[in-house]
Amino acid sequence: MNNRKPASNQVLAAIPTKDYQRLRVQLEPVTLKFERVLYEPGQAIRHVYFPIDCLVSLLTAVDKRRTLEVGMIGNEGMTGMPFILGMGVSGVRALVQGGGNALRMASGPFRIEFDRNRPLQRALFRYTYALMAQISQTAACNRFHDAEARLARWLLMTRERVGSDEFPLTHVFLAHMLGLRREGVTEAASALKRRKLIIYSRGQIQILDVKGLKASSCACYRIVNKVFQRAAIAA
Amino acid sequence: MNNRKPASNQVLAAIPTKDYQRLRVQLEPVTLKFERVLYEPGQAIRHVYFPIDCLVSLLTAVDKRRTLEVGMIGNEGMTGMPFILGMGVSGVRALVQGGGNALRMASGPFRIEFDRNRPLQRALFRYTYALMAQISQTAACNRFHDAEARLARWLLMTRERVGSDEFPLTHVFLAHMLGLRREGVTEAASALKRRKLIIYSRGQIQILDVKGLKASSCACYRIVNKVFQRAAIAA
DNA sequence: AGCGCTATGTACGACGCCGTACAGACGCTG
DNA sequence: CAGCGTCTGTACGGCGTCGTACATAGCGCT
Repeated sequence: MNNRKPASNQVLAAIPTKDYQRLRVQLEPVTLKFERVLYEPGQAIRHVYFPIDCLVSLLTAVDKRRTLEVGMIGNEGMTGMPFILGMGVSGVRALVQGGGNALRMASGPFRIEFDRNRPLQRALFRYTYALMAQISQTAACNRFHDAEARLARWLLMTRERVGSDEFPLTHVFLAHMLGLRREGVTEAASALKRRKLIIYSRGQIQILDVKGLKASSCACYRIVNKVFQRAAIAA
Repeated sequence: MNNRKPASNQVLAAIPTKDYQRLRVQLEPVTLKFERVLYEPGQAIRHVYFPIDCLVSLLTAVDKRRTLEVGMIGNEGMTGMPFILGMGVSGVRALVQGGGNALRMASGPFRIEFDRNRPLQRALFRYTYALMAQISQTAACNRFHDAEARLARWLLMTRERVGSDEFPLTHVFLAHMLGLRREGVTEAASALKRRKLIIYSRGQIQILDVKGLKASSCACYRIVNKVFQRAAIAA
C-alpha cells in the first residue's frame, strides 16, 4: 500500500451530489502542519476539519506532561464532534499527528448547513458512533495490553489513515499518544525493529511487515475495524 | 445526601411539557434488577432506558474475563446512545449496576418520536457529548491513576447517580468495573476502610466521608463533572 | 571539521499490579 | 447448628512500567 494517498474525504464522498453542492463552496482547502493544535479542551471550536491525507489525534490529559490518545481521525471522518452534538467547545485536545491536506469550514456556516443537510447528518452521526466505539475499545486496550501490542496496533491504525507505510514520528511523540515514557516507546519500538517489522531513524518510521505487526498487536485492532465496517465506514 | 432518591429522569424533565406529552404515553415503567444485561456488543437494541433511580454501566471487554467500565449512566441520561446516532446495535455491554426503576421505550416508536422531537434531540445529543467526554477522561484515568484513586472516583460517581451513600456491591463486581483483579479491589478498598472513608461487608458498601474520598480520588472526578455542567446536565 | 541540538539506546532500583494459592468470616439453608 | 457457598483478607514471586540518569548517534549550522 505504499503511497496510496487518498484523494478526498470519505464523509464528504458519501454525500449525494445535490446535497454536496451547497457544502462545497464553503469548504476551504487547508494544509495542516505536523504538531499543529486544532482544539484545546474548553476552547471554542472555530472550524471543523475534513482530513484528506492528514491525521488528527484526540488527546486527553491528566496533568501537564501525561497525555493519552483516545481517538484518531483520518479521511474517514471529521474533527469537531462536539459541534455536531450541539456543543461549541471541545473536551479534548486535537493535534495534527500527520501533516497533510484537509477541507475546513467555519463553525457558523457549518451549523447552518449541517442542520438542513440530512445525508450529512446521517454520515456524521454514524461516524460519531464509530468514534465512540473506537474510544471505548482503546480505553480497554490501554488498560490491559502491554506497550508493544499497543504500539503495533497504533502503527497499523495510523497506516490505514494516512495511506502510507512511512510517516514522520518520534518516540517522544509516540509516548504522548500511548501514555508511556519516551524510554518505554524506545524499548517497544526496538523490539519490533529487531523482528524486522518496522524500521526507523530520527523521526521517520517505516512499516516493513504488516502481517507481522498484526500478529504482534492485540485483538483490539480488529475489533475497532469491525465497528467501522458495521457503521459502513471503510477504515 | 443519604437517600435523596431522584423522582424522575433528568433528560425527560428537561423537555417542555407539550413535547413530553407524546413521549409519556409510550414510556413504560420497569424495574431493573441488579446485574441484568440490557445490551450485548453486536446485538440489536430493542429498548432505550431512562434511568430514574437505577444505574447502568457500559463495559468493554478485551477477552472472556477482563472487562472495563467505560461509561456510567444514571438518571442524568439514557441508555442506547448508538440508537440516537442512527445505529441499531450496541458496541458495548450495558449492565445494570444498581437496581431500581427506569422508564423504557421500544426502539421503533422511539425512533419515530426522536426524529420529530427537537428538544429531545437537543437534550440527548448534549448528553452524548458529555458521555463521550466521560469515556475519554476515564480512559486516561484508567491508564495513569492507581487502583485506590480510581476506586474512590468510581464510588463518588456512583453515589451521585444512585442518590444514596449506600449500595450493594461486591469486590468481584468492582473488579470488572475498574479492570482489576478481585484481590486488587480488596486491597484498595481496605485502604479506604482503614482511613474510615467507607465501610463494607458482604456485598454492601457505605460511604462515610465524602470529603475524604474526594481527597483520595484523582482530579478526573472533578473534570468529568465540569463537562457535565458545561453540557448543562447536573451530574 | 567541529559544535550543538535532537533523537535514540541502555541501565537500574522502585512500585503497582498480576496470577495464584489458601484461609477465615459471614449468611443462608436444611 | 451443621454445612456450604459466597465474600473478603493475606501472602508471595513475577512482570511491566516508572523515574532517573547517562551514553551514543545522526543532522544542521557555522
